[in-house]
Amino acid sequence: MELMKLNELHAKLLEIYGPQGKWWPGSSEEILVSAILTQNTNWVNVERAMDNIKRAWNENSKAHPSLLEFLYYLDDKQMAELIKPAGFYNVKTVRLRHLLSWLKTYRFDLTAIERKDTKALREELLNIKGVGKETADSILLYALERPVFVVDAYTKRLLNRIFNMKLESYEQIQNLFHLIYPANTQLYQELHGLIVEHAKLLCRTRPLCTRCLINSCWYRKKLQRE
DNA sequence: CACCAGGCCCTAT
DNA sequence: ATAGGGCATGGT
Repeated sequence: MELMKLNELHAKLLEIYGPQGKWWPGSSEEILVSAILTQNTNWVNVERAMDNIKRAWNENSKAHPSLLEFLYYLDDKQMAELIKPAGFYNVKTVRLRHLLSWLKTYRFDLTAIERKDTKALREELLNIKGVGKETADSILLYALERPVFVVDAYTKRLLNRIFNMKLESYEQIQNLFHLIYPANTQLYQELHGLIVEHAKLLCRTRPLCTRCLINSCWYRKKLQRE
């Protein structure tokens, strides 16, 4: 059994699943919100919540030009009601509020945020209660378009199962990808998206996981046949 | 019916 | 340092 090398991962996934385009949907403002809502939550439920939010905003769009500002001035009860389908709505209401309070210090102006360097922004994001490393990096990568690789549970599983790597810390894994792949926002977005899409399709069942990226994998052959 | 999902925080060792 | 529990909805 010939296993691939980590630096071939992007090319292989691209070959199997194709280009991911804009994998994380929505405007930068929407991505900031959905980054909180998606924590340990099925994306379908996140979309329901985002639809609720956008609908509520459209109905009030004259009062609040910015989606973030609109959310900021909702009370907890209204916010919880909108995001309810995404689950954990009580904690997520609090977390969103912390994120929105931080954004308010920039007057909800993302161009003001974009003037700051990536390292400083990551520190600020991590200081927000409810924003951990993955959420912070997702915001940096997809909303602010910084070349920061996002490490999620799928990435760790993939490293463990395909490459037989011991569980390593978040930063170790991130540094590994930063070393192996050039600092390119589009590349990092797509590679992370590909890993998640791959995991959604295949990594649920354990036996497949160790094989699904191998050249002789039955699933790959099946895809190629179609 | 059980288990999972694009995490994080808090607490107890 | 690190393991475990809680948070909650909807899909499979």
